[in-house]
Amino acid sequence: MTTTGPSRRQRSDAQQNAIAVVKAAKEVFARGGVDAPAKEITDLAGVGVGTMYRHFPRRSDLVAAVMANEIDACADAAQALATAAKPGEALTQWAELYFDLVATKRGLAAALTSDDPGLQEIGPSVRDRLEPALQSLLDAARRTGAIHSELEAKGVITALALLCHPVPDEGVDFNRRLIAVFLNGLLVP
Amino acid sequence: MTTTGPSRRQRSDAQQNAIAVVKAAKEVFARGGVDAPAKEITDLAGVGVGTMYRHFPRRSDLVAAVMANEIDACADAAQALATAAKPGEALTQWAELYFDLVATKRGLAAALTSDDPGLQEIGPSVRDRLEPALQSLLDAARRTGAIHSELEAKGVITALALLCHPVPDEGVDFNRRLIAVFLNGLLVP
DNA sequence: AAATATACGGAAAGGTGTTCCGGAAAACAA
DNA sequence: TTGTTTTCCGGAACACCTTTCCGTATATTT
Repeated sequence: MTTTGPSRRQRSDAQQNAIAVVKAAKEVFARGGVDAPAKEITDLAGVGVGTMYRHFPRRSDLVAAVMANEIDACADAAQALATAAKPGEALTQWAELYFDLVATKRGLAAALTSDDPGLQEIGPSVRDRLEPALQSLLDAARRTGAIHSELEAKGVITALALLCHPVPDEGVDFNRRLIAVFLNGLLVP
Repeated sequence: MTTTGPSRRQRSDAQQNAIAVVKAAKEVFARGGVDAPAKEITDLAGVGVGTMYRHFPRRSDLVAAVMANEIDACADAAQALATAAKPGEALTQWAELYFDLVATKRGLAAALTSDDPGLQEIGPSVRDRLEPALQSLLDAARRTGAIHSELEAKGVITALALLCHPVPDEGVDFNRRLIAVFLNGLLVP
């Protein structure tokens, strides 16, 4: 049996490479979706495929890394909105933020709702971060009677992610309208 | 240049094989989604892969063949509902039919909204069949003031298809609730 | 400078979708 | 029935990706 081996701090080139891969992935994902060939990412990052898989064994790890910053910002925004605006409006505004996060990046909506084994992790991990924030918005809205439905945060966040899927021959405004109808159904007029 | 060659009627074994492939695909799609390996379908059908690709060059051709009957039935049902029920209810009832068609078949919702080149055809082809029927329901509902939104048939049918996507760890009732909220937003209370 | 853990690159292995073609079989003609 | 023509079949071959693996290179530590 081995105890935790002689630990040494991570090599600096490894750190640089990880950053380069995330940056390249961000660009490639935006263009070609999260199913883009690995080689496209590694070529752009200037590393070998092995390097990518060492840092991000599953595709979901890479997707999560790409989104981490924006997810955090979105969660924080929810907290801010919870106290700043009227509950009903806060919800609408937050939905718009979430929409900007998901719908404007080709393939990201698909990643969030995929049942592909390599991506299954990411939906839940994103929700773990965002659900509590959204739930507090929902609770506040429900207390003031602004909410009609029984739906919990998971339902809302799932519906939004689904309605963000790119639709052939349509721009993001199409999705925006779908979401508007959904929110309309959620909030009491 | 060649004129249309000496035409002869299709061989009977070819017809049988095509039918066998569709039948097998129906079963495999229901289990494993529309991205199931081709070999799984051909093995079940008892034919070689070449046979399948000859009859159905793109995956979407096969999916369309599998669904053709049910799509027709769903479109006809819309026509019937248009005259039978109150416009608002007719819409809700038709949505339930569409839901049964799409949500209960794993992966079919994904096929309808995929941007995979091999599947792009099927969303439109289904919509071409279903949109006119739904549009007449929408128009009727709008005439009686039961409809709130500006959304056209394409928007409604797209939203329904999206909200039918299987959600990990949740059953179809989860999707049903999402759709209920959407319809609630579509119809004036 | 030497020693050692860490990380790299890309070749190899494994899998799946799609094409292709020699041979088999059905349809037709006589 | 027998021969000829056309269609169609099966699965090997090809192409493209993902993922693993390991000999080599390099950063870090002593």
